[in-house]
Amino acid sequence: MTETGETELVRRWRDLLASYSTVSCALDRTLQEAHGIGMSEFEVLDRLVDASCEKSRMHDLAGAMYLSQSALSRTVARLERDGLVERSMCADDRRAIFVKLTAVGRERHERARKTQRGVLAEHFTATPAAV
Amino acid sequence: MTETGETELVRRWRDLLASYSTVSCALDRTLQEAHGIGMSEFEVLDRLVDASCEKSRMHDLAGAMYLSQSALSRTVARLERDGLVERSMCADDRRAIFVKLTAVGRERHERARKTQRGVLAEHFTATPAAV
DNA sequence: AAGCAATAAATGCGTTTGCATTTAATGTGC
DNA sequence: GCACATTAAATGCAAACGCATTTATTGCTT
Repeated sequence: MTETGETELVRRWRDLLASYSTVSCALDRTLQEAHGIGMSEFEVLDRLVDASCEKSRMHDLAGAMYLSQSALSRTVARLERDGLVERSMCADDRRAIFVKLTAVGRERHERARKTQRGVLAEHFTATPAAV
Repeated sequence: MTETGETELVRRWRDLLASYSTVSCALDRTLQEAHGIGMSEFEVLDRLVDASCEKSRMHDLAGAMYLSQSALSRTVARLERDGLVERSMCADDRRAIFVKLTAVGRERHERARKTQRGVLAEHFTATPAAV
């Protein structure tokens, strides 16, 4: 039960806000420029690769991401439009939708991952004291 | 020079993403419900109170916040529409705009601050181990 | 089996955001 | 003093988001 002072709380919140803003902005920018995808789209691809089968139900994806159900739906729609994933029916439960990486999507992720890791390294290791 | 592993980098990023999403979502929700203002609007009011004079130039506000110049401009416009701040000319530099809290704005901030601190306390002290 | 609640995903809609541009005022070089 | 770059703020516009609703399917109760 550490008595956390009010100024300490605010300091933590502002640090969090600062870190998030800086990193997410850099990620979005860099991924967009280098690979034509946004941060949310990359996160979806990353989750699909994490799931070894690389074929996940929308609902499971939604649980692993910090996006509303509708936002995820549209993000996947954009990925499909760009040919990076495919949506398919699920025989077991016909309400559900499977999302699967395409070859192009896997390749795009492979390259984008390097970019992302680079940005993360820059922001998390560079200057521990700065910001 | 701590050699930061790739998985460690990703862990940190996901922690950051999780924390930010959780806290900002809770803040936005709670502030909106209880006081009819969003997180960005509260942050502006908070900055104005921080600046003891409570009268800041847009440009200075922008520097202290993680919002684009245009987003700040519109956020202040909403605050003005709701009667929480006033915009006024700056005699020294007629390009600049001063933003000042109104009595209503100060009062609204006073109450909203309690709400905000409560949410922060909940998320930063509650369970240090849980996410 | 029928009716009704619950669940999965998609969609309409309004809000907020960032980028690029515009408008207005200031500063600078000649 | 006059053109031209620079700076401050506002605005047009499109993208992305969340909420609420819709559509389709499944599960549950009787």
